[in-house]
Amino acid sequence: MEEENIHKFKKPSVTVDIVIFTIKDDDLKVLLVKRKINPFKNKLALPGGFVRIDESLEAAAKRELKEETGVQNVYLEQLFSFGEPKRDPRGRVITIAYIALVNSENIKLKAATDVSAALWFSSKKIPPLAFDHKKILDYSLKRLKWKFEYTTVAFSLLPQKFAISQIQKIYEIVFNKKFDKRNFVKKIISLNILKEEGINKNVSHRPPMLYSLKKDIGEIIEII
Amino acid sequence: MEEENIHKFKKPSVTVDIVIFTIKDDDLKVLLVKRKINPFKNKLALPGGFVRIDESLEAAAKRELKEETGVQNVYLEQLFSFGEPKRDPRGRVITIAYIALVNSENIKLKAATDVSAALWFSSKKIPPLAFDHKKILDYSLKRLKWKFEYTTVAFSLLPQKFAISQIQKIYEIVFNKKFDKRNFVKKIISLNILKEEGINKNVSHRPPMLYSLKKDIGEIIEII
DNA sequence: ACAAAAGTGTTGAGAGTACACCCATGC
DNA sequence: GCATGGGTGTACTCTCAACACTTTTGT
Repeated sequence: MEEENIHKFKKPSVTVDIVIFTIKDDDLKVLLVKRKINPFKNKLALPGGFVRIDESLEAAAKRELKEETGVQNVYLEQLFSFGEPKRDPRGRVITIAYIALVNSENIKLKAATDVSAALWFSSKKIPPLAFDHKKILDYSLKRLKWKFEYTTVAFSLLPQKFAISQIQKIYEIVFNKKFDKRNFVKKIISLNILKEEGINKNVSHRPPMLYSLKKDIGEIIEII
Repeated sequence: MEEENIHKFKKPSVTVDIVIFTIKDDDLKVLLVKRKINPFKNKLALPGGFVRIDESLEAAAKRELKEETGVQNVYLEQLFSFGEPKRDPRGRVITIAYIALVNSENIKLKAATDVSAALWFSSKKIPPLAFDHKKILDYSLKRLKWKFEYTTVAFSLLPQKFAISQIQKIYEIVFNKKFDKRNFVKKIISLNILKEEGINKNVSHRPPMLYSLKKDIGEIIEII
């Protein structure tokens, strides 16, 4: 039987790049790596790498994420695919960008094989980046804000048990504005997505009620 | 200077697949093609094809769209990239899926070189599809509904000048429920996204006011 | 005059927003 | 007892949802 030959077309290279967000020092930060090799040697870039021929896109993203941060089982979402023919000077490289949200307490940054260092940068002061990574980062910030407004992804930046004030702080950082405490609590509680987990005693003020996120939350809820 | 060799990794093939939506016979329809060659010979599939080595992803999607429908300048949006290693029996093929919205009045379907026929199918009764195209289609329907709720993309299914009842009908078809005419009009008008274009005279009942969509609409607005 | 779709307002319920004080704990 | 964040209620506004009749045209 006749069969189409998939090898008659020249093939592009395919990479994944990951925008890894965390909250650290009351700021939304992004992980960037300094490239050790050309092109863009010594320039900053998003962590990423080539997709192996036998691994899925998500598996590639998870592998890179683990190589860079040591973490597994964090929030990971495909962002967008970027494929302008000239985006990489080495040749045709299509990249599938991902967003990851990690709790910075769990992270041990370690340099991967093709980078000399990985460091957190404030999302408000992004230095010049290699390739089209500025465009990817800009888009990821838009998507992140959108996701924060309409879903519960923000909770993946927190430990499993948390106080409501911790969530509020994250929203204030990401949206760069203050929310009224009474209204915020009212809204979050009314969504019925939290489970009480008892009272945290290790604080030098009135101890807050801790909550965890219920398991069976639907995908899209209006948070803000 | 040392330079990373992008060719040391085996390269996957990369395709684009397009979910082309239209409204026709008071129904949301999707364009499917019957495959002429293996694998999945004679099975239905989404229109698509290989990305050329020197064209962008969007250019590839536009090219395929034009090959299948003859239309250009329609709403086109990247949906998601699918890259499970075994999704194509011929080898490793990553596909970037797109959504297109076309006004069916403008369409002349024509069979492209690798398909024997392209036909509209009701989005409610999708036959078995080749590859993982069912998954792609399911996801595209989710995205479509979301986009209809929060953006003005639905207007790209209409001619440039339209009556409000035409928009309402589209929303009723896509969400499969009736909306109250008074509330619908009130909502759309209050969004301040329409421009009056005079009255349509060629109808055998009270002629409706025609509108066009204002040019400078922001991206996300709550419609429903 | 009849058929067909266009156009149009009011009311009640619920959600969002603005706003300030007392409480529990560690030191 | 003081510093620190935790916890809580009310009133107003605005948006959403429910609901039916008259108007304009072609035939």
